[in-house]
Formats: sequence, C-alpha cells, structure tokens
Amino acid sequence: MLEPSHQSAADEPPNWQRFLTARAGEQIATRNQSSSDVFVLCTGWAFRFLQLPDGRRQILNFLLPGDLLSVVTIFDKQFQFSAKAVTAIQLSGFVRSEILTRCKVSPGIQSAIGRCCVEESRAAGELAGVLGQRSADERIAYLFLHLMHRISARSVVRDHRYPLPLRQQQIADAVGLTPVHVSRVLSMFRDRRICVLSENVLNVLDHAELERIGAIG
Amino acid sequence: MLEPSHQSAADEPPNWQRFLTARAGEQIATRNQSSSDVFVLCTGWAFRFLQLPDGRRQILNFLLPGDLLSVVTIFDKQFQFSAKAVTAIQLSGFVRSEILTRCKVSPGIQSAIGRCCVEESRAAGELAGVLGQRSADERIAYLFLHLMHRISARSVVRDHRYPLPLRQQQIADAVGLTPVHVSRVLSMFRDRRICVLSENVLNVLDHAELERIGAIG
DNA sequence: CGGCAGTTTGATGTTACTCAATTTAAGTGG
DNA sequence: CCACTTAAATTGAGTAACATCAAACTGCCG
Repeated sequence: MLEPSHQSAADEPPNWQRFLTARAGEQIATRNQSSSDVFVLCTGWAFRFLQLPDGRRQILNFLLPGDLLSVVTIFDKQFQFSAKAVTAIQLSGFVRSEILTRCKVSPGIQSAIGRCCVEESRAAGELAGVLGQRSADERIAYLFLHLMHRISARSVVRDHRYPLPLRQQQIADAVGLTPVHVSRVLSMFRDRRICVLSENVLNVLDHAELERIGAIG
Repeated sequence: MLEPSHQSAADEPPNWQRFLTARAGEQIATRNQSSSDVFVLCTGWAFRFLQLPDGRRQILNFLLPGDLLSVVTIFDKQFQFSAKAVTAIQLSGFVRSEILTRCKVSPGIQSAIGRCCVEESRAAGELAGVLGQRSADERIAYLFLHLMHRISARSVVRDHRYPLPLRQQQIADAVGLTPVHVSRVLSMFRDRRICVLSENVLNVLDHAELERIGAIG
C-alpha cells in the first residue's frame, strides 16, 4: 500500500501526478496496453483479472483503497492483466520515471516497493494453492477471510460486519466456480449460521468455523 | 534469470558467494525459514511449493538452471514457500545485502530484478488462470508448453524432444489433479499422437494440437 | 529372484457444472 | 408511489469431470 501524496490547495497541480475516476463496471486497464503511469486506487473497489479467449475470466485480486493496481507496474509499462472497477472509483496516477528516480535516492521507497512485491507474490502463491487444491466451500471461506483481513487493516470493523460490494458472479470468477455454485455455498453458509452476505455487507456469525473451513496452512 | 558470476581458479573464494548441492528429492527451503542468502539454481531441476495442512501440496513453479529460487527472496529473508530438488542439483547462494548494495549503484542490476519480478508475477497470474478456469487436458498441455518454452530458451531442442525429469505425481501437484487422472490424460495424449512422456523426455508429435489445447489467451 | 516405486486400468462415488425455471431485488419512468 | 423492466440470486433436475479405491502391471535395483 502506497499513499498518494497530498496536494495542498495553494500549490499548482504537479506534472508527475494525475487523478482519474471510473464508474462501476468500467474497465480501467487492458492486458498488453502500455501506460507511463503507475496507478493507486484511492476510493472504491476494483479488481485485476485475466480474460480467457472463450470469455471466461480469472480474477487475480480485488483492489481496495490504497492498493497499487499491481506493484510490478512500477517495473513494466505494459499491463500483464486487465482491470475493472467494482464500484465507482478514484485513481491516482504517478509517472513511472518519477518513482524510479526517487527510488534511487530513497531507501525508504525502495524497501516499501520490496515489501509490496513480497506481499503480492505471497498472495499470488496462496491463490494458486487455493485454486489448485481446495474445495468450493474452502475457496469461498478463504476469499472472505482474505478480504476481511485486508478490510480490517484499513478501517474499524464493528459487529463482524464487513463492507463487501461484490456480485456472486465476481466471487465466482475469483475462486474458479460458477455463480450458481457460489449461490449454493453461500446458502449453506447462511443455513449453518457461519456468515451471511447481503446488501453489500458480509455478516460473520461464526468466525471460528469460517477459519476452520478456509484457513490456509 | 541471473547468471552467477564466474570465479577464476586463481582467486580466493569470495565471502559473498557460496555453493551448495542437494540430492534428488531433498528439501532445499522451508516456508517461514529465514536465510541471509539469495539462491540461484545452477544445475538440475527443482520446484517451489506450498504445503497444505492435510498433506496436499501445490507446486508453484518448476525451477530450471539459471532461475532464482524466487525473485522476491531478494527483498525478504523469510521464504514464502518451500522448495525441493527434482534431480540432483547445484545451488549458488549470494548474500542478500551484497545484492541490495550493488543494486543501488548499478541500474543494470536494478532493471534486471524488475524484469524478473514482472516475469514471476506474469507466471503466477497465468497459473491462477489455468488452475481456476481450465480443464485437466488444458492444464497439462499448458504446463508442457510453458516448460517447453523455458527449456528452449536455455538449450537447443532437437526433434521436438524436451528433457522433462518429472514424475506424474509432480505434474499432478503442479496442475491441481490426482496422479491417476494425470496418467489418464497422458494416455489420451499418447493415443491421439499429441505427445509422449517417457524416460524423462517429452516427445512432442503434434505441436499445433498441443497449442490448440493448452494455449492461453 | 524378490521387492519397491511408479504407472496403468477398471469400477464406483462425489463434486461441481449445465440447463432451465422461478423468485427476489433494483431501477425507471409515469 | 406504483406498474414495468431488467439484473441478480435461488432452486431443482440431470450430467460431466474428476476423485477415490483397489488391483494389476512395469521397470529397476539390490
């Protein structure tokens, strides 16, 4: 997570930063497209994904406020993925060359980027482990726990209610299931009083059980 | 891929580099273990994997000569994964602090690391896409194509015969299938004259068909 | 020759997908 | 505020893909 630098009202807008917005559902990046900017999500939710030739897609990661679109966009001007807004969003773009220049003089930035790389790589490995080895219930429980963890890091969570503005189709694309099956698993979670997802809020009733199902080694 | 620097016979062994060997099947790294060294595989095959509590494992990547164990080991002393030797191997370890120091003065190294990060992230994303969205045939075809591509980059391939020292169990763990099902898919590939894996060699008979099955968008 | 690890094959079971119909929720314009 | 429209979620029945279990087979090494 990198925070976009604040811009005081009295200053001229700097030429190394620009702001963008997108509406819910709008595509904000396309694979193989080039950009001289590195983007940070400031408000709203988005996701990175791979589009397959037959129309299916794999969501690689949900993006929350403060997240870089992907850390590796710092090193490569070509996107290795596509990205879409889940809700209405605001993005901040920094010119890449500026970041790389600052990197050379600031060990702080350099190590922050390193930590981001580690985190992104860890998350990618975990996702592969979950998709390759675990059942439908476990995948969805894992996704919820993973998101809950990241939401908690950003804001106070009260009464085990987490804001989660996701359609079941998006959950399905993230965990490699069909939306129909996601619906069945969520019904099961609801019946067993584990958690309820409705009206863009995930209400966790039995955190211990959710962990028992979805925790990774 | 980073080449280990050569050490002339007349020199003293440098204190920032050390060599290691491991036998086939030996574990060479364990998750959460720390190491002050960054390792490069010099000879043989190995793989990185995640071990699940129930004993199953997901292979994240096969390592070929010249590969870093993982690029992100440059930024973090704790391994985020475990690793095992497939064949007998030789490893070269560089002390991390030395690499980071050189990074600051050499833009060449810095950008090489950047390219490695991009490549590793791209591969991780593709793996998630394959595991989440594609069928058994497609997963195995993808794995073969991916490995063929990497082998070709390292050595001349004659008569479409690729050295591939993998057990079916390892293929299974890499693509999220059971060894029994891997055997059936390989039988099918053999019957349909697409490719034959035996005696540690993958013989590709119908490259076009293999691509039709396993190519990613 | 015997033992072991790896592979193959068959029979059966389970999980998740597909297709299709129905219900619920969310907008939209009168 | 209410009919109308459309998107999302739920439910059921039938099916396909892959897992599981178990036995037979192969090649290799002592």
